[in-house]
Amino acid sequence: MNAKASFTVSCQNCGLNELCLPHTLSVDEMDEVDSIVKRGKPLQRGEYLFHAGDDFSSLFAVRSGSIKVFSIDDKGEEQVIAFYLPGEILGMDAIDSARHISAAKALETASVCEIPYRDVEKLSANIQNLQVHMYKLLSREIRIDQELQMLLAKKTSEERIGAFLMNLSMRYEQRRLSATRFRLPMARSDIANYLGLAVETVSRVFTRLQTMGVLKVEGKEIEILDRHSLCDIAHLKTDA
Amino acid sequence: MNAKASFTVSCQNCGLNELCLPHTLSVDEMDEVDSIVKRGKPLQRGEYLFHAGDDFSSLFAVRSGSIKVFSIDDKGEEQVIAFYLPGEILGMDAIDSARHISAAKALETASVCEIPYRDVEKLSANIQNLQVHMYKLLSREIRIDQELQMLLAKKTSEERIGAFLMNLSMRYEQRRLSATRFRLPMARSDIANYLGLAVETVSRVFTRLQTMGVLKVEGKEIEILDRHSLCDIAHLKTDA
DNA sequence: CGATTTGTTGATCTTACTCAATAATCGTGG
DNA sequence: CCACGATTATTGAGTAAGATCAACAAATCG
Repeated sequence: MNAKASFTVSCQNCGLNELCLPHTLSVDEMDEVDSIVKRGKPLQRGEYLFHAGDDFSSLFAVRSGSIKVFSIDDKGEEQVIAFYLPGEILGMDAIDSARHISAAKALETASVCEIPYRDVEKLSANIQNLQVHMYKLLSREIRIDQELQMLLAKKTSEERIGAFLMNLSMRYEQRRLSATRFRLPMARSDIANYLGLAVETVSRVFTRLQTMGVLKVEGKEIEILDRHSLCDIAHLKTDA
Repeated sequence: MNAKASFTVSCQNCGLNELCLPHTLSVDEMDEVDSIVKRGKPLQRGEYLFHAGDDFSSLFAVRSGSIKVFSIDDKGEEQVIAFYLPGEILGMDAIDSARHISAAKALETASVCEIPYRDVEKLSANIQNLQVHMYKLLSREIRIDQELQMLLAKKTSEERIGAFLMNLSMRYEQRRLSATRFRLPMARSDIANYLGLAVETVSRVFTRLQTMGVLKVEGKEIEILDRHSLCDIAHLKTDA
């Protein structure tokens, strides 16, 4: 019971369920991990968590709100790399070079916990399960990036949007939020940029999916009316 | 001197310079790492290192030759995820799920070392520097994947091919091989698949780059005649 | 050396981009 | 709270980059 309580506290305070999966750490270990996490001040919409070129010193766990990670290409164009939702961890791409190549910006009011990386290194050297978990976290990020690669290399605009919405849906569901009704925290232009499409194409596909009765779109509010069809459109193995 | 000698041995025997960067591990630690690495039997062209769905148990270091990693999509289409050259490590995407989602196949006769993952976990818990290095390795893979994402999301066919060739060139250079003359170990169809293009487009861009005098293409033999122009075409910040 | 696979080139077609105009939404200050 | 300007989203028309289809050439392999 004590263990359960501690886990719940971790979860609710800083989205650490991602960093500390249930049952892998003891209560004491969990407390140790908790102790290195700094409660972050809330970010306002548009505020930066870090900029490209900044020294890397911490990972960040999103507690609430959402964060856009992007870099700027040679022509000064923004390149959206990822969106992070509550419970997710960002910054892992900067470990190798010890420098952020991309920037992170709040898409809406957001609260973020800072996890000093030196402490993660130190602690994970002592807590075997934390090390194992860190390897998995990093590995998962690789797999997610590879899936996006495949999306960008081969899929049509409809498949991209379908897969994107299903992906958001599943991530919200994991966080015990509605899988069928949610608010898109990002602008159409961010979605387009992320999926390698033009804004107009995103708009058109939304309209088309709505006409097909698969989706209800009201600005940023999304309702998935036909999860099964959306999966088909996205050509996902996974199904509702 | 002893240290140097040991490092050299590690390097030459199994491409472990990737796993064990110089100066981060002591001679003894290096020996320990060496001891867990299994010399692999050589693979023939077309042979599999692992299949999609296989249990994950090891990382692999390419000693010689080259390996193609790919998965099969819903329609049975191959999706090339990455090419691995001598000195590079593959398999890291499978740590999280403990199962390979993609397959790895030799593009030519190749020699590969097997690094049992359980041993990596155990050893890196004791050798802090190895843990630090593993984090970096995983983080680097994330960054590489993100760069490919950006390529696929925004770049033209010419930029993709240019960046692809420059990328190979730099990787060969790192391995002290010629940066300007090399043999493409993969088929045009693999390049096309990897870059999200049609085979015909790859062919045409090669021809065009040759006409421009940037490249000399003779089947799989490539000579970069004008590194600077190729960088420009690829829109890379990095330059010859 | 012939068969099969792999690569090149040409002609046509399609998807998604660009440009342009309009509509809706958001944020701010009166 | 409403009005205004600014940003963001939608829709339409025309265009272009790259895909597809098809034929042929070259390399590879048994």
